[in-house]
Amino acid sequence: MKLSQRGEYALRALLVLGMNHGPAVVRIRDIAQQQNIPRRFLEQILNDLKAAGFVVSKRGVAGGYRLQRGPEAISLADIIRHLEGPLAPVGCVSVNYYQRCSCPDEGKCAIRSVMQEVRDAIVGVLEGVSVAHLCDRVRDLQGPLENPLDYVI
Amino acid sequence: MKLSQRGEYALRALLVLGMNHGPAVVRIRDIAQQQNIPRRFLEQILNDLKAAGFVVSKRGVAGGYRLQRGPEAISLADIIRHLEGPLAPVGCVSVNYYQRCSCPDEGKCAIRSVMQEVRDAIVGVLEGVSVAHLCDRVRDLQGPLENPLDYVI
DNA sequence: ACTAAACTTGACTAAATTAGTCGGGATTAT
DNA sequence: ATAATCCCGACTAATTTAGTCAAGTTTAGT
Repeated sequence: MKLSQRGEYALRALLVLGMNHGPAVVRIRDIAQQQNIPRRFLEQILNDLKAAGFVVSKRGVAGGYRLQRGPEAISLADIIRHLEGPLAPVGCVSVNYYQRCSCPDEGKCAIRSVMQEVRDAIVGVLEGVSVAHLCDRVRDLQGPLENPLDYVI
Repeated sequence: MKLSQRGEYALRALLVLGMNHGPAVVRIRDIAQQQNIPRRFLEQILNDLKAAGFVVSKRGVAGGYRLQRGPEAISLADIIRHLEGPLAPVGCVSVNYYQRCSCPDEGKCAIRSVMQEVRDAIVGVLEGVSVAHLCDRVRDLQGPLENPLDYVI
């Protein structure tokens, strides 16, 4: 699993939405500025996240985005799977995107058995972390702040 | 970490060489046939592995390749790092190929701290498995054979 | 010495992916 | 109305991936 720029931007954007979770929406422009993401590119990404059901949008003047589900209900595994495809390093050990490989006998493939372990290790971490957990980490890493709006991701 | 076709072929080739480790060399053609790898492509890959010091070659009629170091001295982490670059999912948590990312403050980045854990999980598996271990797994997975030359990877 | 079987080297290509950009349309608060 | 905002599809340039190919060099065997 390698995270593309696009994928990293998406995680950062979702984290911003997680930190500002509530009835109000956040503008693309604000997310882009705060996180140093090209605005047009972020539009594209958020659109994708919307189609996938991670966020909902509000159009018009006071428009913007917010999380569809609560931040505790979105795992990093879900997000990355949608953005980057399989978490597994090779298709033949992927549960959600399985693809047969060219080795003579998959059941007896030693490489596959190692990759299986790698996959499990990756999934183990990523399934266990939700956007809410990420928000907690942000707060832990930041420590006490004078101005609670002045946070960094 | 995503394994490319090239990377997978390289692992399979090294595993063949591991299974046949000894003073004799193995021909490209034999590896290609046994593992179902395009011969010309495999030439290129083995050449790369030779330049990187994983294998040595013998030219001429009875030529071929063998491992340079013993199979227990080559970890999958070494191989994959050489072929695919960083094992880490993002450059900013890579030990061997560190690259700064665009987030405002790396030290306080929650995403980074998760990716750190993912990296450690991947490296933990891959550093612990050598080509010799792979060979052991092949033997375990195969079980007892009538013909000890008739193995599959 | 010749020859055929091997590795060697460097260039070449076609397809896919990545990281964006761009223009203009649709919606809505004021 | 109008200005702010999201929406949508097309476009591009650079990079990576998966190979292919031709012409060399080396060496065992006769």
